[in-house]
Amino acid sequence: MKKDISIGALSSRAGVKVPTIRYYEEIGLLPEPTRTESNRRIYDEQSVDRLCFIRHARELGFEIETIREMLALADKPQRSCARVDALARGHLKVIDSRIERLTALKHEVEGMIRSCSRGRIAECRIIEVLTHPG
Amino acid sequence: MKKDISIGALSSRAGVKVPTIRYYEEIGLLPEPTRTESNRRIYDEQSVDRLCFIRHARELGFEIETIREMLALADKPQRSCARVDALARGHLKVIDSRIERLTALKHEVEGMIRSCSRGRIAECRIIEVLTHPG
DNA sequence: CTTGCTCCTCTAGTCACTAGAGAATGTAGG
DNA sequence: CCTACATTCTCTAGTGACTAGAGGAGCAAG
Repeated sequence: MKKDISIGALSSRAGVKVPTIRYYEEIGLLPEPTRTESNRRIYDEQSVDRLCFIRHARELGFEIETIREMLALADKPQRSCARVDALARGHLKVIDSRIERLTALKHEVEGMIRSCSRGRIAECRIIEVLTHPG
Repeated sequence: MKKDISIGALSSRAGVKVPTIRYYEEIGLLPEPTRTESNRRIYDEQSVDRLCFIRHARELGFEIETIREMLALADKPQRSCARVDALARGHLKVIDSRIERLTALKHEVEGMIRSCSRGRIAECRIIEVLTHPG
């Protein structure tokens, strides 16, 4: 017998707020769970996994529609790996470019702090750095 | 004599859509530009730079309020060095944590791609990797 | 002059949540 | 068993940062 999980328990175990879970259900990202006699949602271990997956994918910056696609592919994984691979590769490019530009900005702010500690801000180049990066 | 730039030209040069430019003006991120006799907005080269900066900062995930502060910080570099230093250090922390998180995410995605070497469908572990990463 | 592009303002819609009201149901202490 | 409080329910509305569309006016080219 598998134990029932309330929406609150699911929330804390997956690290996703209760209203967000209901929102995911509303948009069809999570299936409608069975309910108790008194109309409360009951989940199982699989729901925790699915929701954890969604949370991590969101943290990675994947959009809901992409996650929806990945979940669909995961449900029948024949021939789906290449597609997921492509999705991930596309996102990796975005992440790399962000890291690059952030690092440039970091150096510039560090430079500002250094000149500030010497009692003068000769020239603020923050805007320049971000205006025409790379 | 500096040449006038229409909102459409500014849009394509900065890579920011026309309604977004008007939105930025509305929330005070861009100053209200002068207008032609027929009420059309006219910008200059400096507007292009400022807007480019905003676009890149947004792409890096900075919130509008943070960008507003950074612009202010860049505008008055001469006085109150201590305050500028504090602001800069604060921003540096944010930038550092952002780089850190992005780098972690990058490794996760790279791990996903490695686990998902094409042609070996049985070995696709992307969903698993994202469900319980680390 | 007329066709079509750009611009104006305004309202409303989008995404991915987030917050709050008000009611019912579940749980723990006394 | 009663009471107090927590959790859940549905519903509506708000957020940030845009985005799209209506309806109208100006401008430039053929």
